[in-house]
Amino acid sequence: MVATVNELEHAAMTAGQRGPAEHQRREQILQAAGEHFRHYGYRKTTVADLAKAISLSPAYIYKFFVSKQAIGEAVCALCLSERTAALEKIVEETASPVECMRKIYKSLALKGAQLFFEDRKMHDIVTASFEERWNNLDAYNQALIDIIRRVLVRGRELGEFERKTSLEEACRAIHHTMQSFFHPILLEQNLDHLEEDATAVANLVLRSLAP
Amino acid sequence: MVATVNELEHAAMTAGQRGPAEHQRREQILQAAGEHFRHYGYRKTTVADLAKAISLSPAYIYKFFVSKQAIGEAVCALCLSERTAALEKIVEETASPVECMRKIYKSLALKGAQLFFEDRKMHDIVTASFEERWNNLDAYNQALIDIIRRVLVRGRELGEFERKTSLEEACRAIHHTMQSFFHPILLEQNLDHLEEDATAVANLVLRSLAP
DNA sequence: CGGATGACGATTTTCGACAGTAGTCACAAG
DNA sequence: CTTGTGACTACTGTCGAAAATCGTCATCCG
Repeated sequence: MVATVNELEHAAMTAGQRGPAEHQRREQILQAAGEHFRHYGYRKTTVADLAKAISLSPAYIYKFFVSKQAIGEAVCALCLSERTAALEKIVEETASPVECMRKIYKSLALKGAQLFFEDRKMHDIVTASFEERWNNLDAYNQALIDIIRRVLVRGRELGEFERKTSLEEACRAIHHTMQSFFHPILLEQNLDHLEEDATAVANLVLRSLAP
Repeated sequence: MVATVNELEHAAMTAGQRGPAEHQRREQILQAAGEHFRHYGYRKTTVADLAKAISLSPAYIYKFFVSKQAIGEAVCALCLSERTAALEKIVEETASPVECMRKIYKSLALKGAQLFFEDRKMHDIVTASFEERWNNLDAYNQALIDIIRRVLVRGRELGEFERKTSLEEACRAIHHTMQSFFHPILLEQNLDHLEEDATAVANLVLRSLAP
């Protein structure tokens, strides 16, 4: 059986979760966690804080998540899925794969910088998830690679991209070239020249994809 | 006045240093630091340890380095300059710029993994220097970009590479694509597929450079 | 003047006692 | 059977005091 990307995404978003899915309490926990993490940071909010926020005992939280980190991962996954959603939208709305590719780099850089400047606490959580390799990462990277793959396939079909290179190798390689713009640590270190660098790398990749 | 790369490298390697250059004591300090950092790690070795190792008072160390971190930076620069030296050698000995480029990616991945597996403590120091943006980094990145530029220029002269793209933009972009293989944090996260990924990215870049 | 140091102030680190937090479990209530 | 909790353990973080470390400076010596 082959898992679709949405399945993978869902699997990783729900990894570390337990108990009844689609439960009202789960949503409440997630929402409270989102707010508290954003406001006070991951470290400084306790499970008891979340429980109090929705008038519950801390113990009950653990009926839905195996650990505090699992809550963090879910919140992280939610945050990152906003980014991939933006990319999905770009892919859907942009006719030219070449243009699409450029927009993807730009969007990654933009959203990354945005999170850093306007939502620092959440950025810090995402950073932690990258540094400590939380479970939400595989799904995110897989989602990115899948988006790349779709653009590549379409570009090849439309004759805008070359077709000789192995599709999967190209996907992995392109994914690597994007790390400077979505990996929070690298992003932080490149904030000054983010946009021009994103453009430069996008151009490089596009020259490489030219038929 | 234009600074050459060696001047830049030297400038950054000696930033944070003071007192008489080319001094015997400086060499001794550096050597002792290299050994102690490798053995006990940066944090756990005190400048008193270094002083004792060469039978000196701690105070005298500060005649040569402005801080302990400055010693760390110098050791780091030394370690990283071994890598760029290996790349320089490759550039000199490899006739074909295409082949040269491939070897550069491979060498970076190899040396990076080597440091990680065989010299973990030193790898940790380099990691710290990247995380905390020590002064040795600019020189290292500049050295890398300069090596890339030389390969690019030669490739263009020999007709192996295209000539339309701005040289500097191409250099910066290629430098970005290498980060996965020389940035210690990324390297650590990619250890499993390092070699094949390095090859894949090298191939991508080379397709992009094709005339 | 270059080589070298001890004494000193200012941070940092360490450590042990203690408080707070993460996470489990048996069990209660509807 | 689902919703929910109090009581409990083990671990992690915190705090103040003591020790160690960083880094400076006045000074010594040849």
